[in-house]
Amino acid sequence: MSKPTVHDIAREAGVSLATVDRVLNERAGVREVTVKRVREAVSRLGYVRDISAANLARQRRYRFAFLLPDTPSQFLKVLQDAIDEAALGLKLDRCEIQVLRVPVSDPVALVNVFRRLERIAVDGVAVMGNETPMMRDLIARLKARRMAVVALITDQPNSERDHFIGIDNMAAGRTAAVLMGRFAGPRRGSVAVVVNSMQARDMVERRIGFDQVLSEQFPGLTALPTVEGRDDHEVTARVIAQCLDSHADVVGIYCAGAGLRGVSQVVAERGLAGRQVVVGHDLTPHSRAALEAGTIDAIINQNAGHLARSAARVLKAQCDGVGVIASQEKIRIEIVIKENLP
Amino acid sequence: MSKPTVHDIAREAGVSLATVDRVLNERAGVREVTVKRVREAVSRLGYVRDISAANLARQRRYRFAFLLPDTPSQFLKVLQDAIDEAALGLKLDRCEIQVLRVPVSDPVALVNVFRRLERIAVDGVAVMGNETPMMRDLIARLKARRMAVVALITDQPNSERDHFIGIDNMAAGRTAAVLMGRFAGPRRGSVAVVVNSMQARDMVERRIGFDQVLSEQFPGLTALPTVEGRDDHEVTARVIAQCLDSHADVVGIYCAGAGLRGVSQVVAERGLAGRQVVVGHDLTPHSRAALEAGTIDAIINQNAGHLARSAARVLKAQCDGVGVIASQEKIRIEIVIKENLP
DNA sequence: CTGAAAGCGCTTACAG
DNA sequence: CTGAAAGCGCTTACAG
Repeated sequence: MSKPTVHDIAREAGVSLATVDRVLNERAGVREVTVKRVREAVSRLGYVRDISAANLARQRRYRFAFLLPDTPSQFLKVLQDAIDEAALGLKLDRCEIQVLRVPVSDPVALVNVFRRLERIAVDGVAVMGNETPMMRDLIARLKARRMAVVALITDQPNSERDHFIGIDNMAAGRTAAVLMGRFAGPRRGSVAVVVNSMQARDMVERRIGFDQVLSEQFPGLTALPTVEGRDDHEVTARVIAQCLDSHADVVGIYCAGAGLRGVSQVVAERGLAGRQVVVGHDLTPHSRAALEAGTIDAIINQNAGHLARSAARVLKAQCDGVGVIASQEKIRIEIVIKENLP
Repeated sequence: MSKPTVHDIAREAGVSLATVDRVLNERAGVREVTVKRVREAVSRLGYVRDISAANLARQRRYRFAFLLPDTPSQFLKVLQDAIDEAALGLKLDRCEIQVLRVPVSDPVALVNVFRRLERIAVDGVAVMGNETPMMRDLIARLKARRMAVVALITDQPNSERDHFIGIDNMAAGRTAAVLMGRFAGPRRGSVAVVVNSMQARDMVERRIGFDQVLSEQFPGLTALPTVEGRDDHEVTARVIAQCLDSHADVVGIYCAGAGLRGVSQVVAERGLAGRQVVVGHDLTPHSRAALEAGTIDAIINQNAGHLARSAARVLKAQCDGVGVIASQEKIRIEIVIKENLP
């Protein structure tokens, strides 16, 4: 016999469809004995519920919001595009996704966003932003309203978020260091390290991983004190230029945050392509061009399309109360060089 | 007004549901004028059909078969597991997937497989195997029966397959060469190259890409003539050992096919870890362990889970006559080192 | 606490 | 060539 349906369960348990439905959806107001009879019928027949039929019947729509920082960055643009593209495909699965660019470090703005999400009755939220008390508070409010919440790219480990969608940044830093060390070959000297801000947990983690591997495996290389590019390619260009001016023995640059464009600009201007090893993060139109031009040697990337789809899938699974395929939701630390550019 | 349904179209066009359905599904037997009226209503209201409701109504099930070679290889095991895992998740989407391990180079076996696929009324087939006349013939038969067909991992470019799910092997070879050259640092010498068989197109392509980059970018390194490991780690170990014995200046080994386990075994036995640069393909339990042990330096991988899910999604899209998200179906050339192991 | 009936958006025989 | 009615597998008011 083929897949059992609610009708089969009803017959087998000697109850009506409505009662089967109540038990399946764990609604109150059913006698213990009845619940048990239905449960037994379910397991005896090996019933599994057809979620798309259920969604059709209840006209279920999933409304998700993605909260991204309103800072200008090419990667955020890439990510936003990826979310929009994923949203198109997910429409068929009754998911409506909207992206909100918000000033994530402004408490007032965050409260307004929360009000808005509440008003439009969102089912799930993916939040990206630094770990701050405001953010933790926002997540707590969302969870209090029973929304599904995932942290995107930057984890919010001490919050009530249901999942984290992103990479292990320590491992990413370690990976960057191996590429730096091996690509540098026999050269000895120092390595410049630029991040957005040492306030951000991911930057700190990348730096720690990077330092670990450099000191363990490449004793000929010394990482210089971190300089901060403040998410801005002009600032990044300036601090990196200063760094190169004050250290004659720099053989490589690790750009752990945004602003990679500033780095490649300095490298190009000074004719350092192929002489400095440059390792950065995040594939964007700029970093792709820089890889092709040879001003950057390798990019550590997290696939924007994968991030977007994974966040949506996990939010949906959370809403449905079902599990996910762990391996599919694991965001990979991609290594991209000119030759394997997608 | 919210999403229009078939009812809205029927009312707007002044016809019945059945007629709307006929037009939407392009069935014959509707007057040209009627077709036009319905089409106009569709575009006027911006109707898009709810595929899951349609599938529910027609009790549509998708039956897919994956044909994998019956040769023993760890990567095939990994792939088979990935397919089984994907199948579990796709059950919810009414997809039933079965994997058939077949002697793909045996014409008689292939004909039998075809008969079987025909008998169980499969909707789509993913085939993996060398490009042979038999294979091309099999694909032609499948297409003649209106099945969707994708080539998996190894393309069948001169066949009628609908899509190719796999990587650009030339680019993969180029990527391997960059890793080889950069990891070798200042060392000069020769590089051993082992493949399954030079009859296989992917092996030839990888070798070409590898040679291109080596001669363009790393003049200090010379690739030795290809040796064949015949998909067997013992044979691979033997031919690599011979290669090392007869060439004193080998600084690296590129294993473009299966049998990487044989390479890492020789490297381990001879205490060459860290002295020879070893680059191979495909992440398996063995190659993972070898990366961790340091007997292999880098793996070029194609994600098995991604291959499996992508093949299924593309087959389904083909059956439904809809498009796919190109970026999601592009199989990436992954670079895996110890530090970014998933 | 439980059930009969209608409905979600689409498709399918069957009749005409 | 076209339509009325029943049905896919589930859920939801409404009655009792």
